[in-house]
Amino acid sequence: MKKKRPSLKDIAEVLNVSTTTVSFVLNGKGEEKKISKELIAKVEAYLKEINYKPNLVARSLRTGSTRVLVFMVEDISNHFFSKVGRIIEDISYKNDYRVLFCSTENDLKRTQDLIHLFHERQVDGFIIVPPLGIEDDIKHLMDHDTPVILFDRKIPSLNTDYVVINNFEGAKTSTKHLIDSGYKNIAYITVDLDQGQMQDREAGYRAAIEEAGLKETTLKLPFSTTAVSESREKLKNFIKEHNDIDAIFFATNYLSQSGLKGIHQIDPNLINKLGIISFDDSGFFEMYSPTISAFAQPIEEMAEQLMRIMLKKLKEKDTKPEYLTLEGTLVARESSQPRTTKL
Amino acid sequence: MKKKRPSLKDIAEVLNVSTTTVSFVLNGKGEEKKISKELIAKVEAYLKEINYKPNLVARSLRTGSTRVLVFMVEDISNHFFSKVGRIIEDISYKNDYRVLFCSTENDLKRTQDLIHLFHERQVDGFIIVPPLGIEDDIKHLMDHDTPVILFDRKIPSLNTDYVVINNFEGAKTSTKHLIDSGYKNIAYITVDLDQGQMQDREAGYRAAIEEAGLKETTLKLPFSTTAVSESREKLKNFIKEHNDIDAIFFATNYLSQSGLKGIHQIDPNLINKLGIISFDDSGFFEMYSPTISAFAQPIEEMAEQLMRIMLKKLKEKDTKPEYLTLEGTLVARESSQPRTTKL
DNA sequence: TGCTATTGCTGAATCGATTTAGTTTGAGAC
DNA sequence: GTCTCAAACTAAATCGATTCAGCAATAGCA
Repeated sequence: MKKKRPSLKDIAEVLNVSTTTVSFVLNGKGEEKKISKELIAKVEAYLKEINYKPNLVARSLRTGSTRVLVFMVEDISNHFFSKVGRIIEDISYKNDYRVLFCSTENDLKRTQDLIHLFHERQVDGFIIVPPLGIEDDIKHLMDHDTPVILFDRKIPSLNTDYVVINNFEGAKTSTKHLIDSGYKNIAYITVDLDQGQMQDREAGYRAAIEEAGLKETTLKLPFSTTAVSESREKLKNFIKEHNDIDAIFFATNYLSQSGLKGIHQIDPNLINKLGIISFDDSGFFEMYSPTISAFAQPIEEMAEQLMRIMLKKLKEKDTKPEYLTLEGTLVARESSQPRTTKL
Repeated sequence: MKKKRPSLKDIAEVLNVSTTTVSFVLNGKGEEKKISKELIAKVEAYLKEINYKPNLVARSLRTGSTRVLVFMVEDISNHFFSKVGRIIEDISYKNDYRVLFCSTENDLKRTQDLIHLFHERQVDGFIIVPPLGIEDDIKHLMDHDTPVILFDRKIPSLNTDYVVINNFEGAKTSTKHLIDSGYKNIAYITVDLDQGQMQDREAGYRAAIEEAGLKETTLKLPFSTTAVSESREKLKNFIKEHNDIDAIFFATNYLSQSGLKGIHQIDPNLINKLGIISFDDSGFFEMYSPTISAFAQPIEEMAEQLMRIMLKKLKEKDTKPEYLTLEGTLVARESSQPRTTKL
């Protein structure tokens, strides 16, 4: 029952040629290496006949390349990241690379483990949404000439390529949209993380509020993947205490999702009185009742740029790093309809 | 800038010992292999000093094992699968295995590609939610002595280990729950796939309906990840045509999610008049308004059983296959509240 | 005919680990 | 003094591919 996979050597013996010849044919280098057409045909026929699959571990050891890329994000089940991941996978496939996906959960230790795991297994490139404190590990990769592209967040101290969104403008546009719809008392709910993109979003919210001469109200919830319900209690208390707010801008889509649950728990009808907008779109938002407005990142463009840079870096080492900041778009749905139609 | 990773040979030269010695120490076999305490200490100190990381590709080539498992499901962003995946990852980690996740999207070609990709890279074991038509590829893995466990669905023609839920009882319990809540005209919405677990669920629904002497109404939607909205239109038409139905039992959680959107589109208030229950729970369901009842699979138990069997198979080849059918539990939420309180 | 070039192929080194099958040394038994 | 055995270590084979360097045979040309 147990079958040993045939090796190049086995094949060479059967065909009475050298492993070199088989290897050349296998890799389509037959012509180039001056193997006769007849022999090429014979070897190819046999390879097909036994359905030969090379041992990629051996190949990787020799070539130093695995043709595998890693896409490491905060949470791969998040709508935004999974959509980007899907496009990256498609482009990679066309270029003969495979992609492995994993979630860092924004946890430093876990991310370090994953980076080491894959680096030791010689993957060819990394696209990473970096958690705080990961600088040294990324630097380590770069020192070993492994292509790394940061995504969603940048790390100022590293001169790595990155692709991010204009968080400031996105948050400002979103806030203005609520203001334009007639909302006067807009709360901003964010997460207690010192990350640059979060600070930019907050600054965007502030700028819009100030320009309009309104009052700002901010709630920073502790970041935690475990104590979600605890965090939601805080949010509920906040909403109850600030019963004068008429709209909420959530800084991320997972905050919105948890927030919507909290709002529902306070009062199933409350959602219809509040203006809501979320940074980052989600499949959930167009299913919710009412549908939820969001500021969407340009998913396709981000994925394409990431892969363009990655493929460039894989081809030629020592390229100048590219720093890309893209613009997103507002997706207005029911939850941010003009104040007047809501009352 | 470019640093070459040190190899065992480099280390051996620096320390003036053989690579064998370094390898023994590295793998904690120093004592066993009678290396003196002093030398062990010296080697260990140096390994730590240069923060040596072995080349796992080389190790895998030699040992034939990668200490990597693959968890291949229909859609890893689905609540049910991602929860199970998470527990599997934890257990694997404790046993020094890593886990790679991927989504088959129920697509045969894609699944075959993935199986080959990982098999060529010598992963040690597979946990697979098998799409239709994958028998031969699974058989191929088994023939090469690679542990495979089926999950969520079984394939009758193969004597592989599997862990599934009792779909018949689950569907029957769910339907009965709606009946007990006073619903009289319960529609069953499922997907047009010939898979065993879907047939079992349908049979469970039928059994409950028949026992109660009610009328059955079934809609089979075409399975497709691309034409989701088209499928939803069919669903909407179905609901409009059958305006006498007072409850719906969705056969999977993604059908429910799409279905809820359709229901909302027909009439935002319709959801409050219909009894709803879904097979498979979802994080979405307790956030929706109203919260949605579901028949939940025993996530933790499934994950633990899968890993128990996997670790057993990794240890000793040629074990007798285990066939496990587990029971789930009903999670009653707002959407299936008694008919009377709804009217 | 003699010389070089080209065609067509192969032997063996190599990647970086693990592991088998030894070798050397010294202590203790007799 | 010799023999045995354990302790402490190592040389070399091995996994399965890729690839460098080179060989034999034929062709081409003067």
